[in-house]
Amino acid sequence: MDVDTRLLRYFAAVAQEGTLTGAAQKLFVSQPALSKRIRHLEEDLGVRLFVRSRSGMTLTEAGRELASRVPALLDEWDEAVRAAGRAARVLRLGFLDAGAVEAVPEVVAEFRHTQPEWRVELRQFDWSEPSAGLGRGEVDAAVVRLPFPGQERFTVVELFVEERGVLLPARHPLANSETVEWRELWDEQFAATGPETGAWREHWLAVDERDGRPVRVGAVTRRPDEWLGAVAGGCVALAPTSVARFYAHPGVVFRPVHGVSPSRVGLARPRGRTHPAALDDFLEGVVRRLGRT
Amino acid sequence: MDVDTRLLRYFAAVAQEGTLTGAAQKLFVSQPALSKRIRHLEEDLGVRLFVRSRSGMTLTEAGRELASRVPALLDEWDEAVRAAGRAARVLRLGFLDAGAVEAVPEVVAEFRHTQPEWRVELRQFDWSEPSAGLGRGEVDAAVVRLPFPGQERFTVVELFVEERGVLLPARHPLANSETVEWRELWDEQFAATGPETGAWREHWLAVDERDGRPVRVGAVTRRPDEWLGAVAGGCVALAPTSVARFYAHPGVVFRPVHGVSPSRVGLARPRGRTHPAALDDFLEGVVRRLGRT
DNA sequence: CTGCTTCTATAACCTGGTGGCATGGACGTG
DNA sequence: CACGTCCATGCCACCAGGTTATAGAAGCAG
Repeated sequence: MDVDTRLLRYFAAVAQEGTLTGAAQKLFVSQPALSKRIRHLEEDLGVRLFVRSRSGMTLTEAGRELASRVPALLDEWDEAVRAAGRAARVLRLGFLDAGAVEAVPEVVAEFRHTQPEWRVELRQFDWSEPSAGLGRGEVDAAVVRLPFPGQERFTVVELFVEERGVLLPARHPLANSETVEWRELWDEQFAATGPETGAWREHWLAVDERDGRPVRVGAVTRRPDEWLGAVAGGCVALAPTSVARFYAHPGVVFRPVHGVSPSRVGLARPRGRTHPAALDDFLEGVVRRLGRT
Repeated sequence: MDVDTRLLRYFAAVAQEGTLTGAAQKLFVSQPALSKRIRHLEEDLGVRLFVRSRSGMTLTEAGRELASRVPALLDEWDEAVRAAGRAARVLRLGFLDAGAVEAVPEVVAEFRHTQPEWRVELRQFDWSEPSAGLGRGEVDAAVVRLPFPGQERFTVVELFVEERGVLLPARHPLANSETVEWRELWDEQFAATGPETGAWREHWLAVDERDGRPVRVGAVTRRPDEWLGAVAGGCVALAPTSVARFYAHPGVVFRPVHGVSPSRVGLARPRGRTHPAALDDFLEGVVRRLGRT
C-alpha cells in the first residue's frame, strides 16, 4: 500500500479537526477534493476510517489506530529530509517576504569564504505558515515576522524593526496623501491571512490598535500576488516599508502610516535540535549583519 | 516536502541495487521512468543523492543518510496499515492463483458464524512476489506455492499437493496427446517469472528435474493473462492441475505431465508478529479444510 | 580503431489521479 | 418551513508519472 505523505497530512488534519470542511480550509484545498481523497484512502486500505455524520467526521477504531501512528511517521520523514540536508552540507533558511532577508545575500557571500563546502538555500513560504517552514521542520532556521504562532517552541532573536505602512488601491482617496493616519483606515476592508495564523494575522490587522473597532476582512490571501491583487481590487493592507522596494503592482501604492506599531523581524531556530556547527556560524553572521545591536 | 511512499521504495531499491537499470526491472518499471523519478526526488529535496557513472549509481553522503532511514519508515507505514486492518476486524489473506484458494470461501462462510464481526479479505498478488504479499507485510497470512523465496522468515504449514501438468499452445504437436512426458518438454521455450523469484521460478521451470538440460525461457510474465498469452504465442508452461478449472484461453490447452514433481500448497504467516486470536481461528479452519491431514 | 555492451539521459506521447467549481442531499435549528 | 451546516457527486482541466524509442558516454574485446 503506497500513499503520498500529503495524503497522510490530509488524514491527520481531518482526524484532528473532526470535520472535512474545517480541515479543508486549514489545508487550503477544497472540501470536495479532501472528501474524495479521504474516501480514496479508505478504499485503498479497505478499511473505514471515519464515521460520517452531519456534525462531522468521527474516527473509527481503525482510524484512531492510524491516527495514533501517522504523526510520528511524518515527523520521522521530515527528520530524514533534514538529515539528508545536513549530510549534503545544505543550510536551509526559510523566509516569508524578500524584505526581511534583504541583507542575507551579503551574509551568505561572507559565509561562503569561511565555510566553503556549505551551501545556503533560501526558501520562501506562503503565509499559511508564518513560521516559514520551521513548523513543519522544512528549514534549519527562519527569518520571521514577530510574533508568530508556535513561537514558544523555538529560540527567537529579534533582529530589527521596520516601520509599517499601508498598501492602497491607486484610486483610493488616501492614495494621494503623503502619509496616512492609522485611524483613517479602521473601516476599510483588509486583505488578511487565514484564521489559522492567529496572533500573526491579528498583528497585521493591528487589532490591538483599533480601540476595539471591529476588523473588516475583505480578502484572505497567502502569497504576495494574491495579496497585491486583493489590494488592487479594493482592499487595503498593512505592510512593512520594504514592500515598496520589492513589489510593484499597477493599481497599488504604498504610503507610510502614522500611529501603528512597527514590524519586528526575528531569527528563529528549533530549540535543542542537533545541528551542525556551520549553522551556528551562519546564524551568527545573520545576527551580526541584520541585528541592530 | 511530500513524497509518495512508492517513490521511497524506488529510492531504496536503487540504493540497494546500485544501478537504475537493475532496480527498474526489480520494480517492474521502465528505466527512464525510474531515472526521472529519482532525479525529481533529488530536485525536491534540493540534494544530490547519487553520483552517476557508467557503472551505476553510487550513494552520496546525503543519499546514505536517507537510505539508512527510509526502510524503517516504510516498515512503520506498513505496520500502521496492518494495525488499522486489525482494528477494523479485517483479516487479509494473500494468494497467487485461484486454484490454491479454491476451498477457502467455505472456510470463510463457516468463520463468519464463529466470528461474525470479522471480515476476511482475499487479495491476489502477482508473481513478482511469490510470498503473496507477506514479504511487504500487506497481508496477515497467505496461501502460497512452496518453496518460495524468503520462506524461512515465515511459519509455513503444508496444506496439500497438486499434480502439475503443462499448458501448451493448441497447435502444438503434443496438444493432441492425452498426457505428456516431462522429458518431451525439455527443449521447449518456457514462460517463466522474473529472476527475482529465485527458487520459485526454478521450481516452475523444474530445473532440478531436467538432468541438467538447460532451460530455454521464451517469456517472462507475472500475471495469468500475460502467462496464457505467452503460451498462446508459442511458449509452454508448467501449471497446477487446478489451472484447467480456473482459466480458459482459446489457443491454450492443459495436459497432465508424467515425470514431474507435484506442486505443494502451503499456508504461510509471519513469525511472531502479534496478531488477533481470530486470525488463529481462521487459519485453523483453513488448515482443517484444505490440509490433507 | 572499431564495434559491442552497459550504463543513464532525453524526447514525445498518453493516461489517470488530483484538484477546482457548482450543485445535490441529509439533517438539525430558529 | 426555510435556513445553515455538514458531506457527496458530476463535470472539467491539468500535470505527474508512466511508456517506447533513441541518444550519449564510456569501458572492453578483437
